[in-house]
Amino acid sequence: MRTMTIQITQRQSNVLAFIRARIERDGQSPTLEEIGEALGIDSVSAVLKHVRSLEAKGRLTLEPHRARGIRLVREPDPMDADTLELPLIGRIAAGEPLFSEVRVDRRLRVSRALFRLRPDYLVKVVGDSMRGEGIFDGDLVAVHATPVARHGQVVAARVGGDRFTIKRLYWKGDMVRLLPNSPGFRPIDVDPTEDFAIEGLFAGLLRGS
Amino acid sequence: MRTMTIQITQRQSNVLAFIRARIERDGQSPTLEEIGEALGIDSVSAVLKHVRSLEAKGRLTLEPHRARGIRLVREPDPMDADTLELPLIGRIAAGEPLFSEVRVDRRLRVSRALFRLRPDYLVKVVGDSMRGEGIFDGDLVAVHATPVARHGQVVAARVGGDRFTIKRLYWKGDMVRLLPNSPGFRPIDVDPTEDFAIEGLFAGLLRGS
DNA sequence: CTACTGTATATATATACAGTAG
DNA sequence: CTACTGTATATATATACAGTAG
Repeated sequence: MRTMTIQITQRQSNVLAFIRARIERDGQSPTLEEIGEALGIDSVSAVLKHVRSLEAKGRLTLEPHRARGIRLVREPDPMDADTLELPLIGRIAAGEPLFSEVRVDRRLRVSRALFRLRPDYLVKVVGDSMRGEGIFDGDLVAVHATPVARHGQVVAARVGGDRFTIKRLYWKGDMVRLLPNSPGFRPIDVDPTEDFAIEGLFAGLLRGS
Repeated sequence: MRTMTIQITQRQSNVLAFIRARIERDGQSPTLEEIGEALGIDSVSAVLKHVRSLEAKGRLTLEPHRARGIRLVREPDPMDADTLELPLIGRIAAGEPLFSEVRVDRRLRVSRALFRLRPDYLVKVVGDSMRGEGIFDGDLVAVHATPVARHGQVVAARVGGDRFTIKRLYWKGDMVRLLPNSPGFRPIDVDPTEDFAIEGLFAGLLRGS
C-alpha cells in the first residue's frame, strides 16, 4: 500500500500556502476569486482546478456548494498533544473524594515532555519532611495517579483518610513504611488496620520564584 | 464613560453560545437558518434580529453580505496569554552568545501563573552545589533575565566566560561572592579583573520524574 | 497531463419588509 | 422594547462547460 504523500506542483503549493495564511488570519478560507487575485489568476475555473487537485492529493477538502468551503486537512495540533493542563488539588479533608470539583484550586499548563511518567494532577507540598529529596515546602508535586508502587519509590499517599503526604515507600512484609528525608522527621509505620491508600507516584516538581 | 458590558437577554445568550460552539467545532460560523434550527426558531429574520442585537452589544461582528459571516469579538486567548514557551538553553561554551539559536535544545511550555518573576529561559542544572536550596542535578531552573541583582538573591551567572552557574549572590564591597549551599562546596570569590556577568534571577524550577 | 481564459448558472445565504403578539 | 412568522430578493460564490496553449 502506498501511503506516500502525493507530490504537489509549485503552483498548487502556492495556492495551499495562501489558503493556510488566510484561514490563519481570518478564521475563514478565501473564495476562489480571492485566491486567483492573490496569485494573479484571472479565472476562477483555473483556481478551482488547483483546489480540486489539492483535494485529490489529500491536502484539503471541499464542502460542496458552500461559500468559503475549503477545509484544511487537520494536522494534529502540537499544542494540544504536547501541553498538559494539570489540576492543582487543594487540601483534602478526611474521606473527601480526591477529584471533587471544589477541590481543584486552579489549573497549570506544562509540557508533557518534561516528565517521564505522565502526571495527572499537582499537589502542594506542606512541610519540609522531604527536603533531602529536593522537595520543599510550597512546591507543587506532579503525581502520576496509580495505586501500584514499588519498594523505594516516592509516592503520594493518604494515611487514615487524612491529607496527602509525599514520602518514600518501603514495604516491610505486609507492613508499609513511609520514609521522610529530612533531619528531625521520623518514618511513619502504617499498620494493616489503618486506612491507607497509595494515590500515585512522584512524577516531577514545579516551583515558582 | 461607560465601559460596562451591555446586558444580553437569555435568548441572545443562547444564540451566542450556539455560535461559539459551532465556530469551535467547524471553524466556521453557522448560518442564520442553522441557528434558528438549533434554537427552534422558524424564521431567519428573528435569528437575524438576535444576531444584530448581539452586534449592537459588542459581542460579535457581521461581515456584510458574507455567507457565515458572523465573527466573534476575540477575547484575548487565555492559552496564549497564560502559557509561556521557554527555551531550554544548552551548554554554553566560552564567549558564545547566550541566545544563539543553536543553543536552544528545545522549548517547554508552562503556565505563567506558576511564577512570581516572569521567566525568560530555562537552564539545566549541572552538579549538586545548591542542594540545600532544593536545586538538584538535572533540574531545570527558570531564569528571569536581568543584570540587576540584590544581595542575597539566587542568580544565574557566568564567571570567566564559562558555563552557567546558579548560586546565591553576596556583595562584599566591590567584590562578588557566589555562595553554594551544599556540604563540600566552597564559595566562589570573583575578583574585579575577572570576566563576570549576572545573567538573571532564579524564577523557579521544573523537575521531571 | 499542467495551467490557464471567459461565460453562464445554480446554490447558499444574508437581508429587507410587512406583519403578529406580549 | 423582546420575540417571533413568512415572503421576496439581492448578493456572494462555487461550479459546469467550452475553449487555448505548452
